[in-house]
Amino acid sequence: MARTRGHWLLKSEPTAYSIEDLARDGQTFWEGVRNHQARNFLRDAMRKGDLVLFYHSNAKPPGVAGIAKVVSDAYPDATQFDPESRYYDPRASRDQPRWLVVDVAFVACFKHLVPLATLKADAALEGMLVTRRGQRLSVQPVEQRHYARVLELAGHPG
DNA sequence: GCCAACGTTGGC
DNA sequence: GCCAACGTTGGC
Repeated sequence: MARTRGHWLLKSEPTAYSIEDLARDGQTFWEGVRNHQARNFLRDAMRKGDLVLFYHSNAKPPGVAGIAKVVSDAYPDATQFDPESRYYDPRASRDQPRWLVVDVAFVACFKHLVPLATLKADAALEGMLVTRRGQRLSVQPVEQRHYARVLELAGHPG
């Protein structure tokens, strides 16, 4: 049986990189993940073709801004080797990289952002990780039914 | 600006 | 291995 397409939520501060930036670029490296749990999701569970809710964190208001798609498997994050990068990790080496990226492509920008407050208030989204207090993980798995519901709330077709 | 919730670091 | 101190994330 073929693997079911996965669904994810990726957080980005829009002042650093927004859905509009992704729309302009078409595709980007999802660099700078420096949390082991998030890294393990990239490595072990994320697959080419998976769909992504693009979440604007530290925004006013925070919320889901659009949709992206995973277009590569995980591979070493080049910024870990670059002393000039804010993501530099002196413990990483080319032989033994510690951090990974995936390539992510633009799919759609919601007409209106779906605010976190709306997600929290929606009974159908109960249990969705991002609605949980203190949930800081920047790469989160999303249940298919939650993904579909967020698109519904965004008034986004199919 | 405040602070909860973690994750990391480093002394022991 | 324990744990206190510290730093970061990120909502409010």
